[in-house]
Amino acid sequence: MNTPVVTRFAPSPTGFLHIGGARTALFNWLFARANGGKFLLRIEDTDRARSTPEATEAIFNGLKWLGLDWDDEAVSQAARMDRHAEVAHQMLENGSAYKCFATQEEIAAFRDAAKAAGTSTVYRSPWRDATDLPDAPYVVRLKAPREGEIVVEDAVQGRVAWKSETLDDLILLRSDGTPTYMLAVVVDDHDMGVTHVIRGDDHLTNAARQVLILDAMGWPRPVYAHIPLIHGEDGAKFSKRHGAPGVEDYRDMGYPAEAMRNYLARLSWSHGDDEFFTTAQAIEWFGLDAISKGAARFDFKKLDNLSGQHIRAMDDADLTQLLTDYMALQQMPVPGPEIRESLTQAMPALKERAKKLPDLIEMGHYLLTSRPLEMDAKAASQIDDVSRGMLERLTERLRNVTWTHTDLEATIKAFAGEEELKLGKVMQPMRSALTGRSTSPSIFDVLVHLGREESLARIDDVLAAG
RNA sequence: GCGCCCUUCGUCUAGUGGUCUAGGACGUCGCCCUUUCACGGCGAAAACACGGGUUCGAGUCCCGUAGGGCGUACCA
Repeated sequence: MNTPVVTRFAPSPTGFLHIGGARTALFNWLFARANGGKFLLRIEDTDRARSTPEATEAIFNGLKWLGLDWDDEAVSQAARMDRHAEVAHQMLENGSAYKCFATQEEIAAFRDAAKAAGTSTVYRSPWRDATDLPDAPYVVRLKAPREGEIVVEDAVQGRVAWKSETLDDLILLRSDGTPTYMLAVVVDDHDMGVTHVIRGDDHLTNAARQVLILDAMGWPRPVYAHIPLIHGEDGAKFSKRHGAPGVEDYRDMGYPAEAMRNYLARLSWSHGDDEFFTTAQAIEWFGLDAISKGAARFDFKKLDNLSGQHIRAMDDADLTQLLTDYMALQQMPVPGPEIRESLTQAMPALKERAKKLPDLIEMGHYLLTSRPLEMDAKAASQIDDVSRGMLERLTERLRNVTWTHTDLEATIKAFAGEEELKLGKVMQPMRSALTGRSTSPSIFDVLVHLGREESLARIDDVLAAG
């Protein structure tokens, strides 16, 4: 039996949950669930100036919406500062770290000079092996190896190596005694028992330095998996410019979370030719070995298509629930039980032509409004004296027909034949009268959904207005 | 500047030395279905960044070049 898998997602609470972060969280979650392990959440709030409780809340909400439930309590990194400092002092004692008394000004001056001279900007502290220490503020630095290479075996990137001389002695504790990110991550991951570190490949270089801390403490290394970043549709880094950098934007646009998980999972990960799959399937199939190394671009067209497929695959009652939840979230009037019931009944017709939740609202508009209907401009253009006359003659027939899809269809088609009208000439004015829109599900469906009384009343309204 | 990573159709990707005249999906175009829109069906155009090797044989391995990304903080 192997050690149980423990993964984690460790965002900084400095804003919303970024789409890239969401994908990282998803991969961690998928991997944990696929292996019967734990998925932990740690808020990296040590940058007090930039961290806010609102942002933490936004991250929680984003993850919840996506359905990425985490195990145990979320850990606050800031709350663990003492523990981080403790480890730094252990390292001081075991000789893998040292006190450096160089001031920030000195170091900055060194770097400026090195840059100007075109030489290495890696700072070499003169205090590394000093024995005569002054009584002054100091920083704790890692005593990193200066020869050989540092090798990280990455589950995605493969073997990655750095020459030791290209890395400096990173700072563990600042001169005010607070821990740096580099130290905190390593200590927290170790203490939390994290076995697999799955994160963006912007951290790949950090792995080299973090591994050194691990080695210094004699702690085992986790499996690293540095996954590629997500780019915007133009290939540049995903940002506000691309319209929707946060997961809540996607929620607001009306993409079902299931579709979002499906789409996000397909960015830099694949399972053969499978494009459309459920979350359960993703869990079953997910593995680190199928993650590719190249960055992926975000493509709304494909997301839309996938989203439409998920909507069509969903259970009608569930979909109605999802839709009304969405309407509530968007501060729209929420339909009552009766309308909800008719929405569910009509759902097979509505969802045929929807990609996102708002499409369902637009398609089901005729069920959500009540008489007298307000027509939009396109719908109104279908109504004139000629079409009114036609509608009037048709209505006479409709009063006596059995109110079923087949009979309605037969009657209306026969009527169109007798009047020598193309079917569209009959249907579009009817659509205007019944739905107030120029697009809707099939008119026969609409008629059935609305029922005889309501349908005829809506048409009569239009006739009366003439 | 230095370090590291990446590079198959417009986009997401399959591909782990021969079965690749490179497969799928989205998108695009055409046809069909059709009361609009959509869905669905059929079909088409569309890619191994470039240059050297290694090998009987390279999309697959190696080295360069170009392009892109990330990092290079007493930020995370």
